[in-house]
Amino acid sequence: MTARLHRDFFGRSVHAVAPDLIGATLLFRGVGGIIVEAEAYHHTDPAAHSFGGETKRNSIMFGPPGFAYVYRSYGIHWCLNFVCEPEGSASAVLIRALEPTHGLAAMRRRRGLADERLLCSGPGRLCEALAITSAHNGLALDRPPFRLLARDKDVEIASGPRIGITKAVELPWRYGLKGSRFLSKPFRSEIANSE
DNA sequence: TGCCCGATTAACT
DNA sequence: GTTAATCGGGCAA
Repeated sequence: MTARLHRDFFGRSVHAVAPDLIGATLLFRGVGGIIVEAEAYHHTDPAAHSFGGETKRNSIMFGPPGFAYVYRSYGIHWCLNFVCEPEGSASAVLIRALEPTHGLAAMRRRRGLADERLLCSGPGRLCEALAITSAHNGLALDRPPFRLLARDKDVEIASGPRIGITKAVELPWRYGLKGSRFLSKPFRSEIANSE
């Protein structure tokens, strides 16, 4: 039996939570899969939305851990984060990619795509596949429509620089399932291994 | 108020 | 490799 993830899990450092989420299962209304990629954003980090203080958009980040922070990216996509650390830390983990396991037909329909590998391989893509929008900003992660299950076996985790940011680009706060074909991009170590 | 930019993606050349 | 799509935050005026 797989353990559900509760508030205690998220109340820890983003650098503990992000790697521990790799291999966990994320479902939204029964649709989703295994988390294979996540990034840590700490409030002291210039790349974090909370770095400049609380605003209407990021206010969920300043609340208690274990809730969803959803924001619009580039005016087009939605991105899903899990609020972490003790309340007020304003730190979160961005969910960047899933290996689809549940509700493949629904995901294909929403994405207009047949290629399983591209259904959830990116923060905007997985929100489209799971139909997550700003309407779900602030929802608790340990209650429906969310369902989060801890991984039940050991996994090999890769880490490296985060993607798509212009500040603090050198920090290796991206974590992923080593060798997964569902990553939004391979990790550097994997590129080296494949050559 | 106006302007620039971004934790992105897909469709181009 | 480049670029358009598209919107809210942040900052200058």
